[in-house]
Formats: sequence, structure tokens, C-alpha cells
Amino acid sequence: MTEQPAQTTTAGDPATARGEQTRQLIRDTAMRLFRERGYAQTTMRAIAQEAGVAVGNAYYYFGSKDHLIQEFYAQSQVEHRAAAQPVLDREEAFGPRLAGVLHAGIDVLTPSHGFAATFFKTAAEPTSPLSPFSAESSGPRQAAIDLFGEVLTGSTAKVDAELRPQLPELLWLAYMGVILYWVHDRSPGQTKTRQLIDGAVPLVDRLVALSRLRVLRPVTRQVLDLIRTLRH
Amino acid sequence: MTEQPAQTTTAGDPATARGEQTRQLIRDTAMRLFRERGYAQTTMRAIAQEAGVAVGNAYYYFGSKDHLIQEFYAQSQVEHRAAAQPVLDREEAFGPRLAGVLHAGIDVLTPSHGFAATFFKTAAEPTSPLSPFSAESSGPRQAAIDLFGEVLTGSTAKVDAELRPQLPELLWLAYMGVILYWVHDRSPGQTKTRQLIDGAVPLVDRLVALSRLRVLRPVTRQVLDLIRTLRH
DNA sequence: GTCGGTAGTTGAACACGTTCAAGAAGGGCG
DNA sequence: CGCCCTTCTTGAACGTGTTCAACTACCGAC
Repeated sequence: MTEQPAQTTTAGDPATARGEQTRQLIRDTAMRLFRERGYAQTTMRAIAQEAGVAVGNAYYYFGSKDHLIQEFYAQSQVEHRAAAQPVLDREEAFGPRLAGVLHAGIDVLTPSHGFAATFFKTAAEPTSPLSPFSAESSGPRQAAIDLFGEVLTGSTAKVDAELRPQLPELLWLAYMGVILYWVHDRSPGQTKTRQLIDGAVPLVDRLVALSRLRVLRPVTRQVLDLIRTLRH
Repeated sequence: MTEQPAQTTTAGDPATARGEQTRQLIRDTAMRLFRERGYAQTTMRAIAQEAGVAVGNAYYYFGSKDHLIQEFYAQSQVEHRAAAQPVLDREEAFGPRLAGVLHAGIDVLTPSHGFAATFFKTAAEPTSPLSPFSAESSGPRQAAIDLFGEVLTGSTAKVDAELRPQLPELLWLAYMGVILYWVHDRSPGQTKTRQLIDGAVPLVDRLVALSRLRVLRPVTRQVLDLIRTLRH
């Protein structure tokens, strides 16, 4: 229950609902404390106190402590898109484009490695609205998938016609895998995740190129059929 | 802190420490309630009450509510091993052996799909001792990896010499992937997970066979090098 | 200007996981 | 039997996320 209010934010209405300021204040305070102390160590009481509001007020805007995470989620996606822009402008070949966008994603997340790691557990719960697969986060998810669509459309790569429509989502899935690795990555500066990207991208690149080969056509088909079956 | 006591259970000493009975009573009660009500809906107070002990007593044996999950974890692994035995006795080819063992794993987990799903989130947290990658669960993990080792050693498959030592762990990783899909699988009876297994196993089978081809040797090497780099 | 309704705000209260100081039970040893 | 030490057990108390009935602030309508 406890719906997010700002249904009014349908389109550009500058001075929207009265509480918009409070909403942002609470969100920003929460993000700051998460970064400073970590997710578990940040209490709702602390957020409310630092923001100068009552505890219940935070719950008026955000259904739960977990919902504050979704805010981080959306914010990161926007930053990722922005950080990817130079890469999309600069690179033309598929491989470098993909690598650049993946690196940009990790760049954006890196300052939050400490607390982001702990909260991705919540994202893993299927019933949670925070799951990257859930309906509730379909907005940021679609934006992310679209970003990988741009990786593809802007590139010079020739892709199998059947594979092409599926590929953006598959690349996004691979990105989720990279993030899963990154979350568990204890190497200093998460350098291993960087190695993962640099090592895996050429393989993906080659695999995509191979998908057009006549000999491999049946395999490509088989894989794509399986994927189509497994999608919900 | 709060170590699990029964260090004494090194080998077969039948009437071990005094509290062993209590320990099992609490564990069994917890498992029953988890199945009946789900993980989140089962309170520690309820477990204690149903087991007829004080709340604090449960914490004497299990460091936290999450630690009770690890018990489920270990128990499932043992059941999986047992359920896989007929398959390993019956099948000789790599593909059917792998498929059989994967299906056996899902068979064991199926009755707990409802609550297992919610608790796998805890397993996803890197800092948690419950993570399948953590040191604390290295016991069950190694047992699981060994099981996939048996899938391989007992089979007639010819495997690339360099790939062979890595393969059991890779198969286990794939199994983790299957479980991740299963956790999110909302299809009735989780039939899609079954389709995933039946669809993916032939592909894996073919891939393993291809790894021996001279033409693909460089790629195989490249992949294996990457994996070796990424292991912690 | 006042009235009414919506949007926003409050903080005490609840249920939960967890901790801990206190005690009980058991057993080896004189 | 009495002593001591380890193992086990207790339940009140703490801090947490969350709820909710009550209250206030604002704004349009008359």
C-alpha cells in the first residue's frame, strides 16, 4: 500500500506537489548516509533526524528502507547513460563500444562499492520490487537495455538478423553478470572486474560475429529458441 | 563470534555433547516452520516456542536466524548427492549424467521453492557467511563441486586436458545459474527451469566436445586463462 | 474570510532479531 | 558428599524497521 504520491509528475510541471522538496531532501540525506556509513548502519531514525523530519515522514515518500535503494538504482542508471555518451560518440566498432559502456557502468558504481554490495542482496530477492527483473523497476531496466541497444545500432558490426532483436537484452544480462562479479570482487579497486570486461568483450564480439556463419546457424537458432522459451 | 559448539563432531561419537538433542530439535522445528510459513513469517520467538526452549537458547546453537539457512543448505546438498546416485549409476554419457544431476538438484529443492526463493537473497550478499562463495560454506560447496567432478569422471566424454580440471567448478557455477533462474521461475511447477536444463545441457555438451578441436584451441585457452585470472 | 478537503507531518507504539547478565544442570575429583 | 568448572538455559532489555491515528498546513470554492 502507501503509494508513492507524485502521480502528478506525469509531464513537465515545474513546481509540482508541495512535498517534492521534502522528498528530495530525504532522498539526498539517505544517499549521503548510505555512502558514509553503509546501508545496514544507516537507520531510518538517523536519516529522518539528519533530514530534520519525523521518521513517519520518510515512510510517506518511500514505502520502506529498501525503496530508498531503488532511488539509488534510478540515479545510477541516469549517471551511467551520461557517462556512456562520450564512448558512444567516439567509438564505432562494436567491441570498444561495449567495453566502454561496461566500464562506464562500473565507473559510476565504484564510489558506492562498499554499500552497493550489501544492498544488491535485496535486489536478488525475486519477490522484492527491487529485483532488476521486477515490474516495479521496469523503467530503469528498459533504459539500461536501450543503452545496449545504442551500443549495437551505432556500431559497424554486422549481426545475425535473428539475433539482433534479442541482443540488447542479452548484453544487459551480461552486464548484470558483470555487476554480480563486481559485487563480490575484493581485489583492490575492483581491478579484476576490469579484467573481466576486457577479457570477456572480445569473446562476446567474436561470438556475435560467428553467429552469422552458415555452419553455426543451427546452433544460433537453437540458442535463440531456448532464450525465447525462457523469457517470462 | 559465537562459534558453533559441536567441534566435537569430528568423527562418529554417538552421544556427543549434551546439547546435541536441543540443537537438532531447534533445527528441525525451524525447517518445519520455514516450510509451513515461509522464512520471513517465521519468527525466532515462534521457533523457540514451538521447540519448547527460550529464544536465547536458539542463539546458543545458531549465531543468527540466517545461520539456520545454512543448515538447510547443507541438508539439501546431502539430499542432492543421494538423489544423484541413481543417475550416476545408470548413465554413462556426459550429457545425460549432467542433466540428471541438475534435475536431481531441482527435485530436492522443489518442495521448498516458496521459502528457498526468499532466502537466496541472503546468499547473494557477498559479506554474508551464507554466500555460496564464502569461506564459511566451503564445505557444502566443495561437496557440490565434487559431485560435478563425478559427473565428469564417470562419463565416457573426452575432454580437453586443460579444461578438465576447471570443468567441475564451471559446471557448479552453471548449476548456481540454474538455481538463480529457478528462484525467479514463476511458471507452474517451475517447468521452465526444466526446459532450461534440457535446452542448455546439449549446448554445454557440444561446447565441451568442441573444446578439443584444434581450430578452437586458442579460444579455449583464452577462456581458460580469463577464468584462472578471475578466480579469487 | 471561512469552510472543507487533500497533502503533508508527527511521534508514540508494535513486532521483530539480537544480546547478555544471571542462573541451572551436569560431571569429574578430592 | 562438596567443590569447581564447563556446558547449557533463561527471559528481560535494546535497537531496529514499520505502522497509524492524530494533527497541521495549504488551497480552492463559495
